[in-house]
Amino acid sequence: MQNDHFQPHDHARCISTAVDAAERFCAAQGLRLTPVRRRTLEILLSEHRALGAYDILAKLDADGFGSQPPVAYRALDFLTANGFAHKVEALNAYVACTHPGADHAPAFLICRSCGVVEEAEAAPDKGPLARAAREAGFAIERAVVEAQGTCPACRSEHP
Amino acid sequence: MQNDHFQPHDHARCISTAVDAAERFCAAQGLRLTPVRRRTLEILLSEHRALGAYDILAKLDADGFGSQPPVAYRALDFLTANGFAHKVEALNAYVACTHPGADHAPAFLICRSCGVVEEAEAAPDKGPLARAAREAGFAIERAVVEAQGTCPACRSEHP
DNA sequence: CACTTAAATGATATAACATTACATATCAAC
DNA sequence: GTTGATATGTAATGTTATATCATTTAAGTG
Repeated sequence: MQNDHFQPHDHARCISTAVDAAERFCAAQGLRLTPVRRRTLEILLSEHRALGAYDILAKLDADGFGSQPPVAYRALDFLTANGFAHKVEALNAYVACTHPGADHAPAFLICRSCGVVEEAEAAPDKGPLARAAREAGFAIERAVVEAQGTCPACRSEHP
Repeated sequence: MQNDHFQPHDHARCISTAVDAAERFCAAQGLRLTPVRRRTLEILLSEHRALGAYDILAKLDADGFGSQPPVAYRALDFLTANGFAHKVEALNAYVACTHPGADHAPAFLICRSCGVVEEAEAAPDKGPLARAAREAGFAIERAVVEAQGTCPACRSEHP
């Protein structure tokens, strides 16, 4: 794992790194990181927890952007399509990607206690699922891999 | 994999096997497989595809059971709590379990083309995710593992 | 610069998924 | 048969997500 956001860390650096990476990627690809999109990314980056689309919408509204659902969903679509954020299916919520840019297969460790979502690499060609898929002749295009449990910080608090 | 529901198979046997297993398990555990619950299981078993709660509700209503959402959600809660069915998070929909009874960690292969959902074993202690969790000191309690792609039958039809 | 076109945003409405709360009915145990 | 626990019926509401159409903004072209 590149990082461990269950532990205290320099979070300002998480934000600036991710925003910088998104900016560079968009510049290189001719994508437009517009104000709503950029702000949505910053909102997601403000915590390592998954936020619901309507939580994000409320913040965007407070910041003077539109107040209707498509405002948030469009920004999230852009961010997820380009790998700057991911949807956590088990929570119907969204997290910023902390190593964006490249096309990658995310897996998540979701702490039930503090809500922190840590991103790991899914390695879609390895593991038991990949083996089952090969046996069945099934071609995997996308994998949702989300583990729920408790992080070390929460377990040491409530032992 | 115990089975391969992407291919033609004796589906009546799938149904009777699963219903029988549920009946035996409930008898052994003192659980009540009431008419709504049993019918909900049969509805789920009627296809190897994931059904939305409201699809199920419509069928229950047509069969003379209640017509309000809690009717379906309560039956689904019972079935999922006891391992007779699972929720597919990526689809917000439900599938019958084809090898119910024991507490197990399901993984799914979901065909985007025909909608068939095949259940495999997630093997939560193996694979890259388990390794990442161990490194981070994260204790996995539940894992959502859902691969989306195309099944062999669909690929041979649309090559 | 003016025009064109594509992309993005604003706004309304509605669809799809899920839960709370409370009343009634059923079942098993005593 | 009364009691208590479990299950069901029903109304209302909450939460998540999309379709549609009008308007605005940005980028490219003559």
